[in-house]
Amino acid sequence: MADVESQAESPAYFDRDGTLKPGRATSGNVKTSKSDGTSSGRLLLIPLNFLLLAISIVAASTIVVPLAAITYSASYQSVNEILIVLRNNYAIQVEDVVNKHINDLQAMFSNMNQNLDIQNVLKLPTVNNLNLTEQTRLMFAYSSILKPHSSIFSGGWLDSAGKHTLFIGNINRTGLYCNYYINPEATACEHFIVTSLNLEKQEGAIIHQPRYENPMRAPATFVGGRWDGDPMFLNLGGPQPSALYGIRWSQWPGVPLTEEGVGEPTGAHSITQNLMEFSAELKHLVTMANTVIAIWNQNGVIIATNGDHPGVLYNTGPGGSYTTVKADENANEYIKLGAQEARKINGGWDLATPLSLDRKAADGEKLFLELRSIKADGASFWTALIAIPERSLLGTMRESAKKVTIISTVLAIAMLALAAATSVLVTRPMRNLTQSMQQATQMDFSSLKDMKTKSIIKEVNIMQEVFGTMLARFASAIKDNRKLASRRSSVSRPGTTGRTPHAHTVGHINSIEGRHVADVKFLKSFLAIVLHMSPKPSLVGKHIYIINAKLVPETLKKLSKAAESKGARIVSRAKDADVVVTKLTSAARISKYIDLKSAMIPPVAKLGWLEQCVEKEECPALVPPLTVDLTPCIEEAAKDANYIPPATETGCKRAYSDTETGPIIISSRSPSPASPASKRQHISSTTGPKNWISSDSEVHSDLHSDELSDGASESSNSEGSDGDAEYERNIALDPTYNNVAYEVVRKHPLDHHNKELVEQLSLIEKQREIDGEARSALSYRRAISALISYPRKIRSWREAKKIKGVGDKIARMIREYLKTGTIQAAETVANSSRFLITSHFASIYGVGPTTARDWYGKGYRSLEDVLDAEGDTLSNVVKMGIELFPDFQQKMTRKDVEEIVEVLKEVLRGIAEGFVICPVGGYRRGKEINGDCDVVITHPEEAKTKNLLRQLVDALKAQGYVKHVLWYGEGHEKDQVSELRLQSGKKNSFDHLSKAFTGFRQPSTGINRQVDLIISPQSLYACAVLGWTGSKQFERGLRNWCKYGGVAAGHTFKGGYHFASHGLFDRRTNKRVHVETEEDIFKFLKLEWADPTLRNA
DNA sequence: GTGCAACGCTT
DNA sequence: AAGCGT
DNA sequence: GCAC
Ligand SMILES: Cc1cn([C@H]2C[C@H](O)[C@@H](COP(=O)(O)OP(=O)(O)OP(=O)(O)O)O2)c(=O)[nH]c1=O
Ligand SMILES: [Mg+2]
Repeated sequence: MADVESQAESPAYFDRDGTLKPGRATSGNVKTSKSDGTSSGRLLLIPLNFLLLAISIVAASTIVVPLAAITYSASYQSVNEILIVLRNNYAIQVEDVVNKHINDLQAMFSNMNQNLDIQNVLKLPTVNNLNLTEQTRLMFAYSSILKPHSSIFSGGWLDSAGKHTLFIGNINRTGLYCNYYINPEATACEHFIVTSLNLEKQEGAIIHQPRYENPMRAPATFVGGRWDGDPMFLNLGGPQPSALYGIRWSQWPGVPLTEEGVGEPTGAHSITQNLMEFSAELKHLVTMANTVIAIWNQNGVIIATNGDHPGVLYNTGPGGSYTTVKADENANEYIKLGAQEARKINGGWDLATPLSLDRKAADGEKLFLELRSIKADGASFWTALIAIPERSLLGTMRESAKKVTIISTVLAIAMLALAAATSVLVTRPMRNLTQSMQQATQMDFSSLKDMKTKSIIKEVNIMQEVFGTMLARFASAIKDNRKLASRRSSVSRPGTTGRTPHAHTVGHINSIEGRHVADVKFLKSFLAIVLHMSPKPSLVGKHIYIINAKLVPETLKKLSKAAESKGARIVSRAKDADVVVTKLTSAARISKYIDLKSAMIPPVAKLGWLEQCVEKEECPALVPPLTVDLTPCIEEAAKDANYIPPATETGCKRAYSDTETGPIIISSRSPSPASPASKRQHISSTTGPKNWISSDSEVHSDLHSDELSDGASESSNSEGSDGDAEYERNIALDPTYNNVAYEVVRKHPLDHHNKELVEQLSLIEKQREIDGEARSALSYRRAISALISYPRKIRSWREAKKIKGVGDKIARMIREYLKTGTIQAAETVANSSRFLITSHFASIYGVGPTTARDWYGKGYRSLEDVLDAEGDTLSNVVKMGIELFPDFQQKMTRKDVEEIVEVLKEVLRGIAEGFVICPVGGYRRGKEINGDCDVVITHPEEAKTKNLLRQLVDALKAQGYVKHVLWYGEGHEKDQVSELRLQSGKKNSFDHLSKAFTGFRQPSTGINRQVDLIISPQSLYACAVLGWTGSKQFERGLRNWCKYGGVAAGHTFKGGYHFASHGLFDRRTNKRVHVETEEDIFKFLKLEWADPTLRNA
């Protein structure tokens, strides 16, 4: 047999065309198999199938059945002992938990129970549109009832469907609050601040808005509070559950000011919270399935349970009521049974001794009940019940016994089936074979054609094969040497066809509410492919250029050696390298070692990348955080090469052109004379980067070298003492610099004089942002913007400190930068893996600082980690963000943006004629490298823009450009109701812009680009364009200017206005200021025209 | 001591 | 209510 | 973190 088998493994007995190869099948083999088959069958008369059946039966009875029996009985033997231990163990666990909470909670209940008559509060009227006096009066009415109850923690006006409703419990951001700044000694509220739906303070209401994002700032007399939104609620007691900060005092007349810890919940809220914690702990005790745990007090009122059965429910929302559940009345059936039995035995709620009972519940289930009494400090006591259904305890054993029985039966049957199958598959073909042989001995070869059906049992198959061959050879020898046609042997199996690599792309998309969301499994394989396409995973053959800056020669040598030992080649010029490796973190500094204008810029990796390559013999993918992003500098290089002033090509000059040219038309005309400033900028911008500086750049460099030679030579004479160094000198601000805080009155070109410094400070800004330190980030951003607009390189920290926006801390950093070329804090950030990974996470659409930090905190270090662990919990937006991440990561050139704008124009033409499309965002500001494509679209006829967003997005989807819609909002229509709302001073909720953020497939590259579509009615167009041209910091500055005013070019603007992308409003009257062009807005705000290219604050 | 832009969608 | 994105 |  063994011989036959090995022979069979060799390819085939037949040629490809099916002809028999004479002499390949050895006669010896044939003989062996033949004699095996015949002789053994004769001597042993036991049929093979009987033998197999017998084996099966023996196996079943000796192994499977005893195994089942032993398991079954053993499990029952120890039940009693286990049960006793278990019941006690449960009781002890529960007692521990109860003991932990009982005293605190009991104290709270005692305070709470003092005659709170919440029903009276609820009987007070619900009111609409009260004026301030009426509101105040009503609040005082409330106060008289609520006065004694510090436990109710808030109230206010709730906006429900546009109506004002008075409520208790702060669930919305609308209401009243009290200002205690006027008289910190007051024990009653003397001054209310009313914040109603229009978010504005009203007549008589006042002065300060106590808003504390940071509780540490709250003074001892702090009253009122807010979420991180607008100050809109009235607090009476404790802070709100999830806020970081809250109210310390009641503001009701007569309620004494008491000092409470900020952030510590009090009153009803604290009880609710504690009860929830308590219940959660019970829930987390490890118990048998369906075990019910309940705790009730000396009155039989349930305090907590381990399930969803309600305990004492303190509702702090509108209504502020609370409900109780009696253990023996309206509780869960098992609890009720336990409580009733306990009462019966003890004649009351007081439990004399621990109880262990077995009872049958109403549902027929037998229960093991454990009852324990837990004493609180003082007179009160609680009872703990643990009810274990017999089913959960013994049921599992019965279940497994049943399973064992079923499995043994199945096994036995399977064995019988196997015997039967063997009979069919082995014995029958063998019998047939024998028959054929017998025929053959009679020179009857007719059975040859019946041998097409081959056995699937290998050995049998081979026998058939060999026998067939033998018969065939005999037949052919006997007949006229004619070649026999035969089919290919089944020994050579058809090759398995490879799976289509992209098979998974079919059907991975689910459509959810019209959006497309990839499933997690798809995302994983997708990312594996897209993110790890590194062509050379090892160092072998890689050309590496190591920038020597910041590396001591030894380290440099060591690195080079290590890399070379792994097969890399160290090259001496960056342009010969596949990868550049550097310790530098600043793109500006790196760019001095690399020709950014060359067509192929090698990726720049950090040392960590090389170290990993060497260590693991395998290089990690060249993606952040292991790489340095050079885009800012590439942008600059591209700009130097062929700078075209953007405004002449954007086709949206109307937004700032003169007013007398009538309706908006897409046009390629140059800007009208009414905006001379912009024209001047365009011209000068072609002459060089310093275009907007009134005193020419050469003057600066003269100044610069003058002071350098003075200061520097002096300092070097005195052996370079810090005191004489230039960076210590008290240098006056550049006289042409407009040293103001408002970005809107300064000029912020893309090309400026402090790029290296700005780059480093930007790192810190970003780090602050990711760490959730928004205000700190803002300060860095303001300093950065000021430095961008500063008309020459900063030379000393004292000079820098004079700039508004640069304070002590940043000045110190600038000093360090001037002295050493780097800022340690920035270096640390740039090399911190926490920062690199969290910012990597946060670069995904839908993932912000909180989520990024959260993921990092959970130990995830890569997107793969996240998908593995959080795949199922990711929101649809984040899933889309991850799917689009490889595309969105890639920046766009101006050409890319223009290509998309052309497509949009074409699609718009398909909807109607006359649409105006203005590319805004960074593109309009002249950026060479853009993260996305922002466009504002309008039409001279307002009606045409009404349903445009729907039409446009549908058209883009239909034409295959858009698959993912990340954000969709139609805003509101400009209708009568809205006009009324405006008049009545309510929040003006009409004529917002409608917008959609989409993933847009760029035809030429196939890359999905983020395209933000903003649809604006013609009347809002100027504001929309101004609001969407940015930069972000410019927009914030603009809004501040509108709000607070300032002085620009000798003109004073008083402020009191409100700017948003849908309009400019008078803060006092809420009336819209009608503007037709961007220039109108600047003029109205008494600002000089700011060309878009100078808005890169 | 207090403000820091303002808005709206998704979860 | 919080998080996020513009 | 800075300015008013
Ligand atoms: C991010 C952001 C943008 N905007 C406005 C101004 C922005 O220029 C405009 C578009 O936003 P973005 O597209 O985020 O920014 P950008 O176009 O200036 O830069 P890039 O796309 O190259 O990264 O929206 C705000 O008003 N506030 C913001 O927080
Ligand atoms: Mg943009």
